[in-house]
Amino acid sequence: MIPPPLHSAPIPISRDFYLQPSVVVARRLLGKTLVRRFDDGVVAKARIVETEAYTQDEPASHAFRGETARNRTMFGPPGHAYVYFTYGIHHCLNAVCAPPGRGDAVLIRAIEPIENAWRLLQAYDGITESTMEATEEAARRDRRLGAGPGRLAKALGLDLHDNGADLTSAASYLYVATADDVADDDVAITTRIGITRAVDLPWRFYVRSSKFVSKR
DNA sequence: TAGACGATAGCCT
DNA sequence: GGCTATCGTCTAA
Repeated sequence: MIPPPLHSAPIPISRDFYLQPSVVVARRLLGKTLVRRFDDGVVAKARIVETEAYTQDEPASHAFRGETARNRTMFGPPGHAYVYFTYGIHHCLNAVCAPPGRGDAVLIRAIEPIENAWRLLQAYDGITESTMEATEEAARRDRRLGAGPGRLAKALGLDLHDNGADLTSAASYLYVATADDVADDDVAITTRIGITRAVDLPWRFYVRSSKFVSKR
């Protein structure tokens, strides 16, 4: 019997996970760890605390009108990042679900920093020079780094260049790793936010106990 | 090729 | 609570 290492590396979630219906993936992504390795080699980790499911069958989804140049990633293989640009300002991160040919995805709406939050703060503020970890504790409490889809994309330093990134490989600069599941009694289910169509579907999930949820 | 608008967030009242 | 910046994408012409 080999004891587990004290500081085990994050284990990526397999591509099969993303073959489940996006509503299931949205619920099960809560609590999982988002791992981001920046160009300077710093690896930041954050806990996923809010998600929304989208499918090609309902009009709120980008995929509803079929495949286009913009949403092509949604129709590709599961377990990849679909990053899009909206309102002329914000980028949003999704995890692609379902087999190629189907346009289903999960929007990641909020994360809470776990490790190297100071580096997320640097990315958010667009600071390039090195800053020490002295700001770690403050950064870990900064809701700008994760409370909202536009904010988390900015903190992770993501833009359209990151569309298509593989979320299932430890070699990737952005991936989702295993972590403890969130108990059902700590999960809230509501309708989705910021959409004008299919507004009644209860496809938003968030961790009740998290302070980083974008909206109660 | 013009025009409308969006899976938002920050600032203002 | 309201207003709006700002631009990629889609649609219709």
